[in-house]
Order: sequence, then structure tokens, then C-alpha cells
Amino acid sequence: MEQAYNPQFETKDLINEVRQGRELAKQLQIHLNAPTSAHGTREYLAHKIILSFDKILNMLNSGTSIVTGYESFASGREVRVTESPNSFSASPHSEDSDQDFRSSDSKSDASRKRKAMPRWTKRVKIQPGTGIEGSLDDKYNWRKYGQKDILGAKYPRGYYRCTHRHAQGCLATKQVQKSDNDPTLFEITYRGRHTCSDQSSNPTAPPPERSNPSRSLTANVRDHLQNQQQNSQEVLLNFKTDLKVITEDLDCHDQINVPTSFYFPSTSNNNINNTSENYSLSHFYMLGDNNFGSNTASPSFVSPTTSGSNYNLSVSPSNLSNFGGNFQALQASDNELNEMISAATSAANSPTVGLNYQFGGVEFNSNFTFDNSGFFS
DNA sequence: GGGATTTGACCCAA
DNA sequence: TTGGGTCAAATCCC
Repeated sequence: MEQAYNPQFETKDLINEVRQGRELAKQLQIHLNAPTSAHGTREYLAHKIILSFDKILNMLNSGTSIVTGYESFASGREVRVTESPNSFSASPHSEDSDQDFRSSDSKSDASRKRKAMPRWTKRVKIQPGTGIEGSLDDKYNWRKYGQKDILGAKYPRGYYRCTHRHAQGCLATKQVQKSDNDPTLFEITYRGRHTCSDQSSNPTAPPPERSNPSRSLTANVRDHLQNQQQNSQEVLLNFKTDLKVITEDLDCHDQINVPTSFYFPSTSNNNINNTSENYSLSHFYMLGDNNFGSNTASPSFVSPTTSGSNYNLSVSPSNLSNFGGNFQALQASDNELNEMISAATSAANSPTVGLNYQFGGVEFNSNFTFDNSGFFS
């Protein structure tokens, strides 16, 4: 069983705090658009917002799972990545079930080893009709070893282990569970890091995985996805070139959660007006570089395919820095806020939301701080 | 024939 | 006792 999320706060307090933070962000938005607004006022508002975020984090910090960001491979697929550094919920055989791994260690040792396995969860949304539901290609070779009907779940859970488990002793496993409410949404829980030679170039980052050509996506579909991702990254690079973020006045940069990069999804109604001094951002999503520290699980941020956001943030690049990358909060509607809180406080339904908080479709990770000096360089 | 998948049985922590 | 996780034989597929 998952370790229960233990909210040491009242949900209403958290909601109030988030709302207060949003109000502050809206005020900041107004000041950002007002040419006569004093710089000190903007800084004060930004500082208050950060304090509000810190307070929210303190409220949420009792959880066990850490949302490390989003990962996107293509339009139509959205991936939320969460990580739980230590697995306290593993079932007895989740990692040492094979005879090969039972023989050397005692069961208690194996259990401790298993509990130390890193565990993280992706939520992958796929487009219906693309034919990738069964594969959910994630670039490692997986072998299915079981399937179980889970109590209360509409769909069975599939159990996969690394194909190289026997040959190379790779202990990585994953579980694939289709969402009850949204059949296009899959929750993939990974356990253990790949130690096989088939791993990607960054063996310490949990999510990177390699395809299994024999039963995964067809080459055409995969190429299509990769091309789309590449196109997105080109957009990103263009934006990074055009946007210069000044951080010299940012006095709280050491605690600000900043994504690795920003991404404008080409399919949404974002409006990037490069011809004017300001950038009008109706959808300002974040895309990661997968190059964070070895202890983070692919802290990439992706574009959830939300649309119709009620808030259009118009900022100049220099002002952008004063908001420290958290301006996504400006786009959160009341409904979104309620959903965020609901998700963060409903451990029974979503055991991986421990430190999860989300603004306008982007989740932030309390353990994930980023020194933005040199960011966008 | 060999590797992958299916599925009923088994194990064991809660 | 229950239910999640895994085993392993049977079956499928290339």
C-alpha cells in the first residue's frame, strides 16, 4: 500500500493561501503592465508571492512523493513525472522476485534493498486512435510479467520488468495503469534505475528509456513523435534566443522554482508577439532539458494541453525575471486551483501527489530549486 | 525455436 | 484475511 499522505494542514487554509498568492500575482500582473509602476512595488509583490509559495510548500511538505515536472514527447502526449525517493509502498516481490535475486540476500536484506529503490510516476496522456495505448513507448526494453485487476480500478494493472533482468541483473520495473476516468491517461510507475547496458546516456535520470522495436510504437509513429518534439524544441530555442531574462535584481533567486526552459506549444492559442516590446503569453508552458542533477527524476516541464486560459500575461522580458518563472500562476483559474488542491490532498485517490502543487497546468516541486544564473544563456 | 505474453497460483505485508 | 506484486507454465507470435 502507498504510504498515506498526511496533510498537516486544513485544506481550506491551503486553498486560501493559493488564492492569496494568485491575487498577489494578479496585482503583480497589473503592475507589470503599468509603465508608472514602481520597481519596488513589483519586487514587493513578487516577494509576497514567493512567501506565499513557501507557505504552501510548508503545508504540503509532509508528503512522500515529489513531482519533478512534466515531460513531453509530442503534442497530444502529456507526461507528469513524480518521484518518490524511497519506496515505502513496495510489495514484497516487486524487486527481488526472481530466483536469481533471492538466492544471495536474506529476505530482510532484499526487503530493505527494495525499499531503497527509487520510485517515480509518470502520467502519460495519449491521443486516442494513435495506436500507442498498448505500448506507451519509453525507450527501454520491457518484458511484461504480470497483470492484475486492482481493487476499485476499472482497468487491470500491467507489470513490466527490464528485459535484461536475468542477463544483466537490471532491477528496473514499471507498472502501467490506465486511468479510470480518462482511458487516454496512463499512470506509469517506475521502480529502480536501469543498470543494464541498454540504458540511455544518462543512467541516473529515472525517466530516460529506450524503445523496444519489436512491440512498441511503430517506427513511423515514433519518428512522428520525435519530429514533433524536435519542432517544439526548435520553437523553444528560438524563444530562448529572443528572450533575454535579466536576473540581477532578483533577490530571491535561490529559492525560486524555475523550469529549465519555456515552451510555447504550437497547437495552442499562445500569442508571442515578437514585434513589440512585450511578449503576450496566453499559454506559457515549460519544457525541460533532462539535464538536471542525478537525483532528480527528469525535471522537465511540459505543456499540458489546456486551453482557454482566462489570464493573458503580458510582460516585458526584463520584468519576467522579477517573477522568477512562477508567472504561470497567473493563468490558474479558480477551477484549476480547486483541482490542484483536491489532487494534492486526496492521497487515497492519488498517492503520488505529496509535494505536488500545480499552477495553470504546471506543477512545481518543492525540492526542485534551480539557480537561474546563466539561465537562458 | 526462441522470445514475449497471458493467466492462474502463490507469497506476504498490512 | 485481503489485495498487490510476482512466479511460472501454457500459449502466442515472428
